Amino acid sequence: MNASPTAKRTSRLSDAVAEQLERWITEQHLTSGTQLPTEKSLCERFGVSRAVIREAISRLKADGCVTTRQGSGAFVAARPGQGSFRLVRDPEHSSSIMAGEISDIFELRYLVETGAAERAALRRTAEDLERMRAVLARMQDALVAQVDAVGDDDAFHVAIAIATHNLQIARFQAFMGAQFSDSRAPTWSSDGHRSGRAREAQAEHVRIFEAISRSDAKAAREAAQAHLVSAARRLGLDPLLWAGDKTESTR
Amino acid sequence: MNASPTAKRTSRLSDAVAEQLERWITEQHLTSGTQLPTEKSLCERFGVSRAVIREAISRLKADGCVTTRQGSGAFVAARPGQGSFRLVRDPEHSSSIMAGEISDIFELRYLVETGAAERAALRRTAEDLERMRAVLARMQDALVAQVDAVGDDDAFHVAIAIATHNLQIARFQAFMGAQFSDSRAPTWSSDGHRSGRAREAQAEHVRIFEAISRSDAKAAREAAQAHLVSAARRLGLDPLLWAGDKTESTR
DNA sequence: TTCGAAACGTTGTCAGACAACATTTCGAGT
DNA sequence: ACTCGAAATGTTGTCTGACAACGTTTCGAA
Repeated sequence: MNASPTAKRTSRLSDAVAEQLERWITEQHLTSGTQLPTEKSLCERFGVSRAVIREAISRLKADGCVTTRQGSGAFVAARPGQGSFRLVRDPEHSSSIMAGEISDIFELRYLVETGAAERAALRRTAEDLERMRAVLARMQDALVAQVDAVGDDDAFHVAIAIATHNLQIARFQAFMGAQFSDSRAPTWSSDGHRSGRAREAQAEHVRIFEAISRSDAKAAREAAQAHLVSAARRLGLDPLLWAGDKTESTR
Repeated sequence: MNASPTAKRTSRLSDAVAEQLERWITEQHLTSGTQLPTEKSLCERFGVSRAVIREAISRLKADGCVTTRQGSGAFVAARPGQGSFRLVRDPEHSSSIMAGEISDIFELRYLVETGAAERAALRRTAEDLERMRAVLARMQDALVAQVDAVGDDDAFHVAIAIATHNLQIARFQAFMGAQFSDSRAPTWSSDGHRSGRAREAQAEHVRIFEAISRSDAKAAREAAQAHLVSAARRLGLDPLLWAGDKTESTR
C-alpha cells in the first residue's frame, strides 16, 4: 500500500484512495467494528493531504462501508453492502425492462403512489400546491405545443410525494420515476398527442391535483388509482391483475 | 433557501447540508444534466465552509445523484439514483438521532406492507400458506423458549410479500427487513419476552396469517395495519402521524 | 472571418489551525 | 490506598487561505 505515481489513471485522486482503501478493508477482511487507521496516518501512508483522505472516507461512509465517530475514530460498518435497493434490470438491455418486471414494478408503484396521494392531501402546504401547479402548467403548455413533457410528468409525481413531507417517500418516488421515465415516453410522443393519450393523462393529473388541493384524501387516493390504472393501460399492461384494492376504492 | 435559521442538531454539519441539497435537487429541477450552483455560492447560501460543501457533494456523488467535472462544475446525474435506492445512511446513529427518518421509513413500509398483505390474501397458493405457517411455527417455538427470533420475524414478512407473486415487492420487503432487523430486536429480547411484546407481536402475526388464509383481503390489510401500528408503538414512534388511511381501516 | 492564446471561473488538492468530542492519565481529597 | 474530577492527549469536524488542473469564454491578430 504505497502512493505509487501510477495512481493517476483515475483523474480524481480521492477516488483512487477510496478504491484502495475499500480494497484494503475487504482484503484484510476486517470484522465489523474494528477501527481503521487515523486520518493522519493514512495521509502519510498514501502521501496525500488530509482533504483527500477525508473525501475518500466520506465516499466509503456514503457507501455504508464505514462509520465515523467524532473524537473516537473511523470504524468499518456493521453490515457492509446491504444498504441499497436496486430493481433487477438486465444491464444489456438497460433501457428496456422486461414486461413481467414492468408489471410488477408498476404494482409496487401503485402501492406507494396511491398512499402518497392520500397523505399529500392531508399534509400539503400552500408551497406544495404551488409547486404542483407550476409543473401542471408546464405540462399544459407542452400539451398545447404538442411537445414532450416526460420530465414534467415525472416532476409532478415527485411533487406529490414531496407534499407528503416524508423525505423517504419522496426519494423513493424520484427513484421509481427515473426507472420509468422512458416508459412514459409513448404518452408524450407525437403519436401520443395525436391519439389523445397526453390529454387523457393531463386530465387525470388535474383530477389528482384538485383532490389534493381540496384536502380530500379519499378522492386523492382514488384519482391516483385511476391515473395509474390508465397509465398501465396506455403501456399495454393489464391493470386488473394488480389493482387489488378495488373493494375500497369503489366501496 | 438559507440554512442558518434552523439550528442543526445533527452532529455532522455536512450531513445536514447533504440532506438539504438532495431535497433541493429533487424539489427544484429534476431534469438531468442541469448544473447546480458553484461550491462558493453554496458556501454563502448555507453559511458553511467549502470543505463542508465538498463533503456533502461527495456524498451525493457517491449516491449517484450528481457528477462533477473539474473546471466545469457539478451536474445532476443522468440517472438520478442510478438504479439503486438507499434508506438509512448512518446505521450507527439511525436509531437514536434520526428518529424522524425512521418514522418516515416506517410510513413507507406501511404503504407497501399493507398493500402486500391485501394482495397476498388474493393470490396466495397452498405453498405460500405452508411457508408462512412454517415460519410462524418457528416463531411460536421461540416464544415458548423465550429466545430470539428476529430472523424469523423478518422471514414472515418476506413470506407475505412472496405470496403476492410480485418479485419486486418481495425484494423490496427483503431489503426493508434487512434495514429494520435491529429495530425489531427489542421485541424479541429477554425484556421483550418478559413484557409481553413478543407474544403481542406473534398474536398480530397470526391474525394476518389467518386473514390471508381465508383469502379475506380486507381483513388482511387491516391486520397488517394493526401490526405495523403496534410495531411502531413498540419502537416508541407515533403512528398517528402516518397511519393516514385510518378512515378506511376503522371505517 | 477564423483561429489561437490569454483571461477567467470552477473543481481538485494542499497546508495549517482551531473547535468539538472521546479517551486516558494523573493528582487532589477523603 | 482508593475514588473522583480535572487536565492532558488524541481523533474527527470545520474553517481559512492558497495554489494547481482543467473548461469555457473572450478578444486580438493574422
